[in-house]
Amino acid sequence: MYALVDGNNFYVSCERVFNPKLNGIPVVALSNNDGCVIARSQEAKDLGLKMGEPAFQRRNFFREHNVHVFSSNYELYGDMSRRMHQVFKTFTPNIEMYSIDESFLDLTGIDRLERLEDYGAKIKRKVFRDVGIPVGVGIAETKTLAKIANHLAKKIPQLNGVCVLRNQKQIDYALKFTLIEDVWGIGRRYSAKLKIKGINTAFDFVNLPESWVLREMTVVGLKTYQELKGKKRLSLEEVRPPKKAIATTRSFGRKVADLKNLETSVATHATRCAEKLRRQKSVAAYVSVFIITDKFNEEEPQYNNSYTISLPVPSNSQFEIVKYALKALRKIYLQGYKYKKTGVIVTGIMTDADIQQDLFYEIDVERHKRLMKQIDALNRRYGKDTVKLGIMGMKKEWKLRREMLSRRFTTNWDEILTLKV
DNA sequence: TCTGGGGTCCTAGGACCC
DNA sequence: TCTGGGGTCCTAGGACCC
Repeated sequence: MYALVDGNNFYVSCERVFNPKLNGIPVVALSNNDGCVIARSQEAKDLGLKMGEPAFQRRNFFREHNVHVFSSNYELYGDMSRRMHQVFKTFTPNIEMYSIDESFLDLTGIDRLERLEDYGAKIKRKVFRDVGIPVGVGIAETKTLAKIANHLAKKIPQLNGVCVLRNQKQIDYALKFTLIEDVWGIGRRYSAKLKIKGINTAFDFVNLPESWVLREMTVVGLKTYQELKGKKRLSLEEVRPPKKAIATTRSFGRKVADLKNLETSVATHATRCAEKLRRQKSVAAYVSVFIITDKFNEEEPQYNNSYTISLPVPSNSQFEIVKYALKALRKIYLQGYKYKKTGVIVTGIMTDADIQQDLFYEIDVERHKRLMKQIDALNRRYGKDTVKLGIMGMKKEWKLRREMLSRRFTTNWDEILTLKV
């Protein structure tokens, strides 16, 4: 059996841990740049706030209904996520961290020792006691059914946040209860298509002929179908395979027209990509850069373009990645547009042991490696960007808007929670 | 004024090879 | 009149996830 454990309204719950006054009132967390609503407390959901809504359209609404709004604080959320993981590890070593707020736990053999309902409740209690985050627990034989169980755990109050699907009767009930668009693996497109066919619930879906599912939804849809029927098609991925693509992209707080400012942003993103590559001990063979104007503003002239450069030697050196990213930027930059967003994406990723030296290109790979190691060490010790390239700029005119940011309570001594006596 | 960011997998079709 | 057969690799686009 697998358990899917996930944090309720995770980002909002993280904020509440350090600010209990937020309990019982509507709270939302926004995406980067204070753009969209991406986490909502139950009270905020009850007010009709939708996932992904642009925040600026709701500014008055927030004020009128006393909604507490937070800029996203990924340093805090990431650390709370690590803490949850530590608690899971006290239950089983076999864990897949699926996302920042969700993990699959392998519960093989547990049911011989105790009731799974009790075990799930124990996990829930311990996470809340040790980390302060309320979670839901769904337990079933396949990952997709565990997702369904988790969904029920949240929707049916009598379950107290823990739902086990053991026999076919329970599974059928759960499948009938679950709308097709709420099934893991079935998104907007497929659910629209299925609804036209009269398929409205997960139960309707599993009663379709297998051949139809394969033909219309490819082998991916077939996996979902079989998992819902209790056949294991997805296994626990305890070790994250190295990423095949790494992207760093950001919208600007204020639009940018000049090349100079675009360069500082692209250099910053390229630096982050190089850092991410080094963290997973990889090198990349290609660097792509894209720039785009504000697609929502129909009055302004629109332009978007991207360019990919193949590196002479695959690299994770900040100097190399930045150099070629800037080269790519200059290929596509056009004057006369107000840009909204830039991004750097590195691909052709391989482990750094596999680098093929280029005969005609002299770059001292070993020297770069040593230098990057020192830079990483300094930045780890003294803080991000203590050592950086000049092109990244000193003050950033285009930096993110984060006007309602909470403190980094758990990762920064200067921002630790203070108590008034 | 204001609308996020970061990933994965699969398929079809074209280029190319012998 | 008639124009093979069997592959691989790459890319763009579409689907999905949080």
